[in-house]
Amino acid sequence: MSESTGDTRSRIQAVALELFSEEGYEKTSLREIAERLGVTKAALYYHFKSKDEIANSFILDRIEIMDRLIEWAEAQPPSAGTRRAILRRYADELFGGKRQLVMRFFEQNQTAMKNFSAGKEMRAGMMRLADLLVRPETSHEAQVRAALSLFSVHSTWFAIRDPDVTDEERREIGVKIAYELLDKIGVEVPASA
Amino acid sequence: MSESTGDTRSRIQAVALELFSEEGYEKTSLREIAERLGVTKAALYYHFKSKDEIANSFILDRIEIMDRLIEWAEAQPPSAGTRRAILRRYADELFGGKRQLVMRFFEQNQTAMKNFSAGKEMRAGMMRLADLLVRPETSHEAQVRAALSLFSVHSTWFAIRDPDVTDEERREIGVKIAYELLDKIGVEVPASA
DNA sequence: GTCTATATGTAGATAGAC
DNA sequence: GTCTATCTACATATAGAC
Repeated sequence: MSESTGDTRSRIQAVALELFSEEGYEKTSLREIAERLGVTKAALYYHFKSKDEIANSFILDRIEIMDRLIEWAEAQPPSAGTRRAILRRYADELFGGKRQLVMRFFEQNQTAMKNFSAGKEMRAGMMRLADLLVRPETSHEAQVRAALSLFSVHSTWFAIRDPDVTDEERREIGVKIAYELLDKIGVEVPASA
Repeated sequence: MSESTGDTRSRIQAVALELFSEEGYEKTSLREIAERLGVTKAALYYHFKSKDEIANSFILDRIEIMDRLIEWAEAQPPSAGTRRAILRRYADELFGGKRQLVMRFFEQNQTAMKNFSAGKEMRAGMMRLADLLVRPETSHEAQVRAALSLFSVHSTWFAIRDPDVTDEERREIGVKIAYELLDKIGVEVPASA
């Protein structure tokens, strides 16, 4: 890191992330990114060797966090308490700060993710996490509840349209509802109404 | 409908829907669609005047169903029973039969939808439906629960990985969990744990 | 580290023969 | 209704000057 390049590189990432999220990865061109930054396309290629690499660069960071979380989760006993703890860490560590923008990008570009190495890894991580939230249960219902609990955290940034609600408030609401879903896993549910 | 063209048109729609869902709308080219059908690109242009129009053509059908549902929902009294009834119709009428593939396409191509007239209409419809599931409540929590209840129906096709589970079974599981979420709207929820 | 210029490919779309 | 041939535009990516 002896280059004074860190700034431009970061600015490219920031602009790319924003455009990729807004209008989709495929539809966003390098010309667009370069123009918004006030540089030429060629400049982008000095910092990243391809368009894919730009996307990968900010996903890799999230994968590292997620892998640590998975590793930790695997070492915990499968219990209601562990489920809550996993989800809490998921919400705090993957959605904390401005990094949540990466999760939104991931969420909104699911099909594009299939073509990235990093994207595939991320998808696999999400599935693994869902599995860890289900065990020791195995029912299909539990699988859906686990997936929905993760999505609960994601959903708050579009389901709550009021722009005055802060990211922290959203996270708390998402976690609360996720807990409700998780707490029904591994418990006999009485047939209702 | 005097042309014997209905068949080719339908085949184009079917193949396009499949490819759009698998690899994304932007990434799928007309060349790909034509090749898989064993025709040339020019043939596609006889049946549709643009790529957009192909996507619009199968979304329009879902919009009609959704608009009828919204219209009906607006005429009902806002109650727990109405919420369940709306969701049940959502699951049955929009996801019934092979038409659920269109909903999956919609789901997986959210960013692309922003550029379609039909896509925007569909998104607006989903939001309107979420609003109808919330009233007369207004809390942010209720908004998230409503959005999640709709997504519960969607989620069953990827959260349940066992391929032997039928579409009908998935729908029932999705609806069951959606009901649980909806039943907490408009009810005092005690602070738990 | 960023530029100009350009290579190369492929996309969506159209004209007009059959 | 489907074809061949082609247009136009823009994409990713590279070479080499500054």
